[in-house]
Order: sequence, then structure tokens, then C-alpha cells
Amino acid sequence: MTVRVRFAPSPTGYLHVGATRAALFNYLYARQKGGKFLLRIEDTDLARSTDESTRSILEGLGWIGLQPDEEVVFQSNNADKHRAAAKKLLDEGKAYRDFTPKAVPSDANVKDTIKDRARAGQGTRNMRDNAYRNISNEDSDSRAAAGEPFAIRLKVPETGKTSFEDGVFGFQERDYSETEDLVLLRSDGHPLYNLAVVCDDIEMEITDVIRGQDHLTNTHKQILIYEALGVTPPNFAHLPLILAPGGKKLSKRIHGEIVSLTTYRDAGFLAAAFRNFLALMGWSAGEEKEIYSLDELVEKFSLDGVHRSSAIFNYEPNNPKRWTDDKLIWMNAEYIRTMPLTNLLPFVKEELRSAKLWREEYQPEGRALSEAATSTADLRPDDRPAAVAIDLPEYGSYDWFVRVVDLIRHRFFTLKDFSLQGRAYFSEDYDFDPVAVEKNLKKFPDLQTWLPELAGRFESEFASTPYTEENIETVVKAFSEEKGTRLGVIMNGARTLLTGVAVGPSMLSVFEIIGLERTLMRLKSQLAWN
RNA sequence: GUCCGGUUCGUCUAGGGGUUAGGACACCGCCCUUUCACGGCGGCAACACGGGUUCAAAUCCCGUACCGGAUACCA
Repeated sequence: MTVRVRFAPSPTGYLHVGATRAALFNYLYARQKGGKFLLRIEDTDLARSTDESTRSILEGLGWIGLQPDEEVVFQSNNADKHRAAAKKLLDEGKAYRDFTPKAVPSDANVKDTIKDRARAGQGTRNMRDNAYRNISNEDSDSRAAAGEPFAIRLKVPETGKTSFEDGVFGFQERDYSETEDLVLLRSDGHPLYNLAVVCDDIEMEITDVIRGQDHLTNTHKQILIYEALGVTPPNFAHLPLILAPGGKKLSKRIHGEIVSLTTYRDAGFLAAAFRNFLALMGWSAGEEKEIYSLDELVEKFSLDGVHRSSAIFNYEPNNPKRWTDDKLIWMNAEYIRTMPLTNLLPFVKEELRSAKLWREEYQPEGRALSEAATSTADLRPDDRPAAVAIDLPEYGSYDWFVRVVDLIRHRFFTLKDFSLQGRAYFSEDYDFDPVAVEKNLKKFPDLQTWLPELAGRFESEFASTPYTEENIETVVKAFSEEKGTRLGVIMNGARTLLTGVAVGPSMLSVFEIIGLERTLMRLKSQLAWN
């Protein structure tokens, strides 16, 4: 039997980080087994479901690269089938009509209300004490015919237990006395979650249900429904939860946008890096390797490697440097600086484009960015004979763009950095980091005249000499000695003027890549001093 | 309350009877260097607690504590 798994989010908001991981694990499992990964939108709660949310889920899955293999199933489209199933169970005496008037929950804190009510039961509540459980068929039928509203509840047997072998948690068992006669159909005729899930999973021929640990008790209820329906249940595997730093379940409501996948896409994370990080939340291949391509994940993934303990997703709301999990930030940076340049360029292009910094010259007609890879090795400053200037790409050209990206990516964390930290490489209109100005310029007031003077020196020196790292170094060194100051003072002052920031690649490379013309302009500029 | 689950460095984790308890992130130090968030080297830092089984327990068993999840005419 070929494996069929599904990711079944409810469309009540953006795609959640925890849900995304569940989707990922389902996907990996399916791919590894040569099976299908399906998507079902659980929109039976009409009041809370929105199309907007459905779009956002689809978009998020698309971004992270988890496309469903078959058409998306909308649970609400199957409501008639769910009702038919409930009717069948009713007819067979496996379910009964409950005429108890619907209790309207105070919607403020439903969770708390439920909890309080459960606690009030003192754990000794008889789950079978429903007055309508054993009502006669005639009585039930006539009341229904008279138009009295009713819910349909599953008639859970008096004694026995549900059990299953969980793919992660092992053998699970629960006494019937712990499970109440769950409602299958609301009094307004709407099917409820557990019934809908079971019906749809049967219909979709799902073989393995992989979902969060918060569904463990649902699984017992669902097995009861499978049994009543006379269908063999699928395999189940529950995933440990992802917790917030406080130790609570990561939730949209209390943790906000930090749990939304779109937050990471918008913040300049690479889908591959995010996916890689997520895979490591609650799963390990049992080796020290941490960087995995999607193919490698598919190959290595196993439910045996999934943990039973929950993981904490770290973040500090008020710390810009650690606004999200620091390992995630590291991993994104790791991808940016080590992935094949070929693969990175299109992302940089998109980032520059959205920041209005992209220029078509960076990608001439007929040249795909991916072609760049073969030429970059030659463009690496280290590999190039220092005295040879001829291979310095023209400012603003395609080769220049490729080389700049390769040069500046090493200290970047997100794609956003290319347009923020790296802005000065692509535009004349860039800001000066006040900290850098203070530390590298104002601390040495002489620089205000020295740097324009250095520009003059460059102008004359490089009128006939090639503007290369080696030659630049000679000139700057001579200049700093002449001024009786450390080389670093000149270099860092120039860095601040040329790039607006205090960090970056070797300053000699920066001079060279910025080009003589712009170097002169920026060294002479008084903008940063004001 | 009851049921279920969990507990190895701050975090993600490896290890499942004999290990100097390993790696990664973060942090700290040193080196490289014109600065730096790159790179190199090093450091700090963990088996929740109590019993038991055993020659030997982080590892197996029991209990305690703590944490989490579930509990609905939500999903």
C-alpha cells in the first residue's frame, strides 16, 4: 500500500511555525516512502475560517517548498458525507440523539471554562451519564420529528479501552471511561472535527496520520469512530510540541507574529535555511551534521529520530539581535555565506528589486544569474594576481554584481542585509550608521580634511596606475605614515564614508569594488560629518 | 481534578549499562587583521531528585518533584 499522509491545518490565521514543521515531517515521511503528501483545509468551523487564511497557508507552503501532490481538499465540501456517516451510526445504534439544550460557552476564555468545568468534575465524573444515551428509538424519533433540536453523540461502549501503537510515543492506551460520548454532529447539523477528520481521512485513503502531540486524546476518540464505522484506523505518529521561551505552547494568540511563517519570509530568511532549522526541532538523524538539503532530509528522515520531548523556540522580543531563535539566525547566515553563489543570486536580485536597488545591467539580456557560478572563482580577489587589473569588472556590470555579492555576503544574516547593510554598494543614496560615524570619523577630527585629501592623492596616483588592491594599499599606507597616524584610522574612516557602516570585507576590496570614481566622490563628501 | 507525555550544558541535541558525557548555537578569551558580525584555536557550561536492580546506572525499574498537553455542540 502506498503511503498517503496529509497536512490538515484549519484556516484561522497565518501558517504557524509549529504547523509548518508538522507539514514538513509529513512531507519528508511521504517522500521517503515514495508516497503522497496531501493538503486538507479543515474549515468546518465556518465562523473562524477565512479565505484569506487559506491563501496564506497555501502561500506559506509554497514558499517553504511543500507542495501538495494532489488537489487541495476542503473539509467543508464534505459536510454531507460527514452527516451521512453520523446518520449511519445513529441508525446502527452506535450513536444517539442528545436533546440536552446547547450550553453556550462564554467565549471570552473558552479554554479556562473547559478546564474549570473539568476540574469541577473531580475526575470522578461518569462519562456515560447522559440522560439520552438510552432513550428509546421511538421516543428519540418522535422528538426529532417534532422538531426538537439535538446533537448526535457517539455511544462509547461501557467498558474497554482504545489503544494504538504510536510511531513516536509507542504503545498508547486509554480506558473508555476517560472518553466521553463525543458529539459528532452539532444541533445545527454541522459535523464536528473528530467525525470530519475520520471521514475525510478514510475518503482520502490516508495511511499515516502525523500531527502534533496535542492531538493525542483526539486520536483515541477518532479510533472509537473508526471502530464504530467498521474501518481499520491508519497509523498514528504524534510530534512533540514547539514551545515558547516561557515553556508554553507556541501560539498565535499570545506570541504574535513570531509564530507566523510569513514573518521569516519577509525578514529575509531563505526557505531552505528555515526548513533546515525546523527539521532539527524535534528530530535528529543521530549524527553531528546539521546542514541538510531537502533531499538529504528526505533520505535521513525517520519517525524513530523524532523526539518525545518538546523543543523551545527561542526569541527575545526586545532584542533586535535575537528577535528570533539565534540558531535560526545563524543557520540563515550560514546558508547565505556558504551556499553556491548561483543559488543565492536570484534571491539577492529579488531583495534589491523590492528595495528599488536593482538595475537591469546586473543581468544583461540572455544571461541567467545562474550562469555566474562558473566565473566567480576567477573573480575571487584571493585567486587573482594582485598586480593584474584587467579582470576587475566594470562598475555596475553583471560580473561586478556577482563579485560584490560574493564579497559582502560573508557577514550577512538575512537577505535584507543586502539592501540595508549593503546598500552603499548599489546606491549613492545610503545612510551613515551613527555609531560608525562616531567611532571611525568624529573620534579623529583630522579625517574631515584628510579623507578629501586622500581623494586628491588617489586622483593623481591612479591617473596612470591601475586602481588595484595592491596599489591602493601602497598609497594608503604612504598616506597614513605621512599623517603620522595608524593605517586603521584612515581605513576605517574611509570605510565609514564609502559604505556607511563599520563592518564589512577587507577595505582594499571595498575601494576596488566601489571603483575609483565613486571612491573619490565619497571620500570628498562631507555628508557624514553633519 | 483526571488522563497522557516529558525532564542531558542557557537553547537545539548525540549517547540508551563501563565515555575525560560528544557536537552545534549563544557567550567569553586568544589569533588573524585596517575595523568587524568572516575565518582559525581555546574556554565556560548538563545527565531534575530519591530509592532499587547490578561488580558497574545519565542509560533499566519504582516513586517524588517540576514542566507541558488534553479535557468543548473549537480545530
